[in-house]
Amino acid sequence: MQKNLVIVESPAKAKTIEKFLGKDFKVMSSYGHIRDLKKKAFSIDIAHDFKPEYEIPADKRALVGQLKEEAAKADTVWLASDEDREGEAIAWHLYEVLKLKPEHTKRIVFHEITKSAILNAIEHPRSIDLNLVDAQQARRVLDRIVGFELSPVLWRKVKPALSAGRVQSVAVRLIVEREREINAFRTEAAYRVTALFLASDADGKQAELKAELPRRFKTKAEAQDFLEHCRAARFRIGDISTKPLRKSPSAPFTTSTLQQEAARKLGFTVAQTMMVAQRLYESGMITYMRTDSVNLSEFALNSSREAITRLMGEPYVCTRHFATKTKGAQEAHEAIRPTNMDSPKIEGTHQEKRLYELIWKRTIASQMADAVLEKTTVTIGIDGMKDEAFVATGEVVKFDGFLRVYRDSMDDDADLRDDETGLLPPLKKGQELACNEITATERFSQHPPRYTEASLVRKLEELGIGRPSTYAPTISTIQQREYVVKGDKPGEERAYNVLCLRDGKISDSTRTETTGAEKAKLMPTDTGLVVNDFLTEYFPNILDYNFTATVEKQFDEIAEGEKKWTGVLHTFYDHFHPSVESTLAAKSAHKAGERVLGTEPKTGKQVSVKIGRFGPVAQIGAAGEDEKPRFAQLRKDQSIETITLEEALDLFKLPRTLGEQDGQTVSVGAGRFGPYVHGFGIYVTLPKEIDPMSVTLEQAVELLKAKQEAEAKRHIKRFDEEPDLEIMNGRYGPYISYQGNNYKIPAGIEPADLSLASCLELVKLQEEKAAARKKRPARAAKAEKPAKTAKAKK
DNA sequence: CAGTGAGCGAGCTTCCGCTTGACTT
Repeated sequence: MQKNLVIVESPAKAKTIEKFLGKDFKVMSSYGHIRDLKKKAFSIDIAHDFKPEYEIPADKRALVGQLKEEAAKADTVWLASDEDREGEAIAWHLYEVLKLKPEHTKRIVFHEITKSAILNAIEHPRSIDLNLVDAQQARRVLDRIVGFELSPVLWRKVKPALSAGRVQSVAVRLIVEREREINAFRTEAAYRVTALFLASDADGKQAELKAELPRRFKTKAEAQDFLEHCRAARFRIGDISTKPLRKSPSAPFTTSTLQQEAARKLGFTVAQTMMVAQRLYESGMITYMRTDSVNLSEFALNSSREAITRLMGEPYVCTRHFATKTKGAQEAHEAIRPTNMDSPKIEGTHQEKRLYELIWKRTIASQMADAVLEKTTVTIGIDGMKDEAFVATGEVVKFDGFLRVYRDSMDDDADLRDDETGLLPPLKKGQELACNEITATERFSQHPPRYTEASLVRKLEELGIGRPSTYAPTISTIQQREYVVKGDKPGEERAYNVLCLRDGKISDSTRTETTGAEKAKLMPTDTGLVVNDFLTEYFPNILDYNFTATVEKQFDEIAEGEKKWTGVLHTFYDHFHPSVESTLAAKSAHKAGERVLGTEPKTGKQVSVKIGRFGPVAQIGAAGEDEKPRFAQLRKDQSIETITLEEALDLFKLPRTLGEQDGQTVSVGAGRFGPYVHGFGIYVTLPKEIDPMSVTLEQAVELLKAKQEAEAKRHIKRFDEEPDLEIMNGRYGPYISYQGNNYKIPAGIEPADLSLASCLELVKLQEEKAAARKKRPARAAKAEKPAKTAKAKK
């Protein structure tokens, strides 16, 4: 007979808690929500005060059955879901679905998973907060209304299977607007002046001193004039000032900051970070990884203090409490931290180790003393120029403090900085300096950076849009819908001018640099642009960056009992729904985003571009005319915003027949993967340097024959006894193909000489290796590689 | 990593937030 049943959200948490509570308590997990609006149906009865129609999803039925069974056996059921809006709703759904009795049900919450916190929670039970539950229902129902009313509008007006929502549509808007900002950006050039001086120290040794002119010159003439003046000038130390400078550590990790730092320091994608963190959480290494709180438990503070004292000494300790600044934070959990502060390192995969170390360092650093630096600023006067002076700065670390373990990484979008300065040589006021060289370099202003996954998460969090559990899924959704692609932008070559004064002569040279290259950045597709423009025009309220913040305020009022949730929804719906109706009713002549480019000279038919059933497409003629319109897909590098009439007409020149060879037709076309030639029953992608418009029959035949030959060589050997196995020749050399998988052949083995037995041996070997890598290598890693752990430190 | 290649007149598609599997890659 079970006395007590405790239900929490996460099974890992359940396991830990069960240990604290003894045998009178059984702890189970709800695995998040157990009930939701129906997946496929609207499920909201607007006419009856937005009554939601809930159902238990199929994959939760077995679990709910078990929970029911155990709840029936228990004297008391303790609903211990998280202390936030969603957690309260989970408790309420459990109460309803399990048909619990008020006198046998208690609602408890705890913020840290320690024995004392849990026992304390048991001592202070409360009842379910129905206002908070209503706030969640309002949130849920509003999101469903927005998503399920807006998406069908897009199906009608743009393209099927698209989607819109309170969070995803704003995420796309951010990326679209940034791209337009970049398109509108005009670079400006200015001359930056740096100088290299020589100062003699007490021993007569010469030391270099780098200095910069604070202002930049707008024109070359000004820069030249300045250098001309410097040619005859003498330089003297003006002011020397020394200022102390303190740096404080950042707060411990939340989901969003962990995603940002793991992207910058470890090169992880947002999804990757969450996957690795989940594994660390499940194996008990770190606390919960979906959190917006920067709070650390008393236990964590104490054990951090002990660890710092032991590893670095008392002076490095500084216990700090951090407060959450982000809008709408719900703080149901702690910050993300190691469960055991005594372990700077753990066993695990390479990725797990690296992420864990990052978390350990950030947590420890947050409890360490400020770094104390000393910044020296020296001005260097120029004879005969009152208004101009060079400035040299030097920074010396007096006490490293938290910098000993953790340095915040530079923002990827921060300008490249080369002001890395160390100690300045000893200098005296009035001291004259020899000038080695002065350089005026033409520099260009940079367009704002495109978003990375991580910087988009930061922006969304700043706007209070989305939650820790949805950042990664949102980013994947907007890419799946093809509103956004993640990709690289190659840099552009740019010439710049350098003037250099040296040995009394001014040289003038031109150099080139590659600039503006970006990696793994988010860029809008044509579909993204069209959908965004459409939504911002017809539903500006939903697409407003403040929409979420505004409705969140109302959800808070519901939670406080100041407003009824149905009232809030009425106000919203009465405004929103008519705009959906009128947008649908508006019989516009063409689809959203359609652009007419002109007419085809031959026929006089209209040429236009739009988002078609399969993406951006050019069209000649209009539907409803006698002749059916002709279509041609746009190339990857073209956009319906910028394509010209000529470029669009060019698209219709493919596919085109090149001629006949050996009685077979050879043609050139444009496919999903770029231009190709087709003949003899095979396809070959055209190499970049061959233009599909001017490719000749001879070139095409040559390519096709080469491919045929390679195809013939592809099969090296097969065995009658085992038809599934084959030795093949791929573009990376020979390999074994076996039951749909491929295995490499070690160097030095002649593939044609392999026997079936030795092939199967190779397959088995590589399968085992792969299996070992998959499992958590608790025992697999025998000898640690020593070279890898050494840190690169100055 | 191991090779792809069209269609543009009905089918169905979709939201945000909680939580992990059970499948192959």
